[in-house]
Amino acid sequence: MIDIRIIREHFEDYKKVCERRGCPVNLDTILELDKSSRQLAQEVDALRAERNRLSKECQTNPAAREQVKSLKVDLGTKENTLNELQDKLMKMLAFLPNQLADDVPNGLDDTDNVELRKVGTIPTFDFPVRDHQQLGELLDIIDTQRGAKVAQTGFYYWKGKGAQLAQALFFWTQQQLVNKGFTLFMTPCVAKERTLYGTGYLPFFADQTFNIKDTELALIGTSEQTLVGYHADDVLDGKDLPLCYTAYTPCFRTEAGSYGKASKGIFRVHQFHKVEQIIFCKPEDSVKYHDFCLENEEYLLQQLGIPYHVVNVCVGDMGAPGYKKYDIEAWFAGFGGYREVTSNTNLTSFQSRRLNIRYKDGDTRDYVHTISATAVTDRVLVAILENNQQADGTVIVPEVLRPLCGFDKIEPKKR
RNA sequence: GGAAGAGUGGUCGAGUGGUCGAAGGCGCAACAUUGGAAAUGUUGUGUGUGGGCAACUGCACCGUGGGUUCAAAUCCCACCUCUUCCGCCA
Repeated sequence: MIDIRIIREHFEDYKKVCERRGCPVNLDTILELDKSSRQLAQEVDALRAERNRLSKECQTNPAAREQVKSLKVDLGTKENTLNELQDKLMKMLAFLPNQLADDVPNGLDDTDNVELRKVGTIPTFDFPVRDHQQLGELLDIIDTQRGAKVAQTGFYYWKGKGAQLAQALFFWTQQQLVNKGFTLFMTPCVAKERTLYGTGYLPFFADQTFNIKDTELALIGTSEQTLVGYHADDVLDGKDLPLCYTAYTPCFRTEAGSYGKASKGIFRVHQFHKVEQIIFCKPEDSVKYHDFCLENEEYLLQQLGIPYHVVNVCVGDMGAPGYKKYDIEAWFAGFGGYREVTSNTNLTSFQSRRLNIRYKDGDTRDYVHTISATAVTDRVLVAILENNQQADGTVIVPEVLRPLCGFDKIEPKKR
């Protein structure tokens, strides 16, 4: 949620932001609506003051009752109109995007993202490389067929050593983050509408949500929803900030309309698994902690030996709630290119306003800023499979995971 | 799932129709006292939103949403949450 004062006081600047984002919103209408609703609010307040005054008078002068009764008719209609105006205004505000950091690149889609740096050595092979789908079958560790049979296309199984490796990866990642000061959570895997709305997934990504029939609940698209929602309506103590939270959960997305080569295998699925980083901090610190989350992402990939590059996400590839976003794209040998494995967004006060998350520090009282960043997902495991493959299909396990999964390679299934 | 009870400010807790945005205690802050501190004393101490340079002041808020009434923390209805007891259960 954008602060209405930004539209009142920095109208032209904000209008440019909407234009850069390609957001078709009518700010003039919003400004007028704001003006008329504030004017009406004053009238309503004045009538209420009169009502309150007359009501007290009733104790000594019963005749005043009739005056209040007639006054209330006018007040009632004005109150209704006011509510309608305010509802309408809130609905329009809910669709407005966040402001933008100065250094967000222009552009339409991910091809316009700006590469900041490349890290790691891209592996070379003297044999034809397999993609993760082929490796998954060869090693008998990924089963998309049965995922589709039991659930639906877009769901899959990790199996055997694949599942063991996945658990090792997710556990290892959680431990690394705990070591860096994060508090680990296990969260609900469903959330109510307010939580999704508050985190900005509604109304912006409504078609991505799995709703649960006959309830007001939906499956979470990310633990960001439950971790940020955790502090809805809280006034945090400034001394406790930043709060660094992490959780490992499944993530459910309908992925409406995403098909094609880029979604081959298990790259784009309805259910994936993610360790998340969430930070609540003071507004003046959000740039710093946005970078902190990026450092963590890079550290994890480096420890796992995965080559990657970091991109500064352009305005067209960033969601409306984002102020600034870094993506890390890892190298996928089977795909033969870089593909997104993490995204790290500074949401400034966009979520905290919607969820009413504030902090208090001395005389300062303000909305916190939130940072939402991936730590690792299944895709990281996919990168490991594709990058660490040998000629016969054997996959070498990254050293840091070996103590946890208990093996150093996964070999093809014996026939 | 069944039964009973409860949700009031940072916290505890009083308050069953008006003088209640709300007693009192604790906590917190400032000042006094002290060499310094404790103890003590005095004063102050909710949030949001609007008006005003300001002093100040209008409105709203006692779990949430409706309703009754000239007037609701207080009465009525629904919902949510918590506690206790019973049942079931990973």
